[in-house]
Amino acid sequence: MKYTSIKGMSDIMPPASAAWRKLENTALTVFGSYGYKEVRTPMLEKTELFIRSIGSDTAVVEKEMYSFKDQSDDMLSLRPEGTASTVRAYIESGAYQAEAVAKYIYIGPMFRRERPQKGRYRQFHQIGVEALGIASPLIDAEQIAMCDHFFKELGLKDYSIEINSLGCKECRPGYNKIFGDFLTSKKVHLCGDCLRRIEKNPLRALDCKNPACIEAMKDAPLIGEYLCGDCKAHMSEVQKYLKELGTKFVVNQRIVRGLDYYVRTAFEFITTKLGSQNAFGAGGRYDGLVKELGGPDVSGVGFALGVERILLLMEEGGLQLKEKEALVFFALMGEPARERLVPIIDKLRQDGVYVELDYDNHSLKSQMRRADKLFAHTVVIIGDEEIKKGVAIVRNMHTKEQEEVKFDDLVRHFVRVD
RNA sequence: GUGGCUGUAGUUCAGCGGUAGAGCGCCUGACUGUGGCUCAGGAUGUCGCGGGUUCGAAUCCCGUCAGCCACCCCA
Repeated sequence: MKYTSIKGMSDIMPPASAAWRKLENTALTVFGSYGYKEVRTPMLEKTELFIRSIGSDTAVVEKEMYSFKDQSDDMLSLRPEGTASTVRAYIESGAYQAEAVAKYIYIGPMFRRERPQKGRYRQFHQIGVEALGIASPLIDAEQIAMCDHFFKELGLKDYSIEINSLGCKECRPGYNKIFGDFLTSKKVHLCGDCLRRIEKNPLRALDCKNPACIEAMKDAPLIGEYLCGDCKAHMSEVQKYLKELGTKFVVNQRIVRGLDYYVRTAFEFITTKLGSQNAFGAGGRYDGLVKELGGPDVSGVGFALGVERILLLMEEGGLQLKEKEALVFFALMGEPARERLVPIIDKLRQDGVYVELDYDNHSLKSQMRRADKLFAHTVVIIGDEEIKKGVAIVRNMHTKEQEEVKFDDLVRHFVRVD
């Protein structure tokens, strides 16, 4: 094939697209009842925005972004995640002046140049929310519970919720130092990746899969004991609210973040059913990011869900998102029938009835077969005889009952008028 | 970015040196204007692409592209 979609980017064709739409609508509805309003930001931003928010040393910024210089010499990047753009838009619009609290939801494609794999693509899609201007740990807990409700609504079962506190700029540096020293002391036992991590992102060593490293990490100092008073209090409040909300979770002190802006609460929705991609939703608190990007000093909490991963999980669990659309099929035989019925069909469609018809004068048998394949609940049959009599045969596909309906009554037959 | 596996009809796959096959799907038909079942016929492939070895390649070799899996990273 000469023209194909590019590596790691796929087309979403029917009937899959219907499941996507359904999933998006469900998210909009569920999150909408918690007050999240949709924002749509451009997919292209100045590269600088991502460097500033995500962090210059992160893998995403270092080697996964699609960046290029445009004709005016600006460095631009396709967004690798949604928070930076959303926060930028929040600041740029001055929304914080109108209201102290802003809750946003976004849905759309993100781009990361990684090696594609199951549940991991170069263009992938996220549904994310951001709550700006709320300091209380209640919002952290509420978002986790909200997400849990969403997944339950979709019928997902086999997952767990893990939470952790990453500390803040008061206590994290201290812990990093202690942990760094610990790593250095274990150097001889660590794998090559972890040795590199000592420089780049030491905490990553915590969830290394190398057996030797796992062994060496057994008695690693965990952040819990090194949190400052405020972070400790925040963490226990989050847990308290989660219990109030009836959301089951486990504390996993080995949760780490690939993006620099996270502080305190970090949480992940984990499954074992996606191969090595075990998280299908993740988020946390990012107080300080808004200020960092030039806005007011307000807190932020948000998460992002991987649409492809959720869909994969639903497939795995045999869960359906397709809704069968009820349609009326018009089986037309001969040109006179088409001429007479085309205006009526159009009227029905204008009234919102889903109508399909035969365009190419196929045999009645083949038209019936198609009607069946399309799950038509009713077939309207019109040939020369019916044209002569001025009536249509209306066949109920479930009961096989047929009745004659005058052309003039057809629209009324299908359209409910209140 | 690293390593491994794969690439044949719409689809799932068989064939593994002598110029292609099955199931499902699709189309047509079964007293000529009525679906889902059954039966009988039928269409469809530059065997991912490019090069090489060979009298001859879907089958062997190299490259390339794509997919999958793991690492890395992450939603």
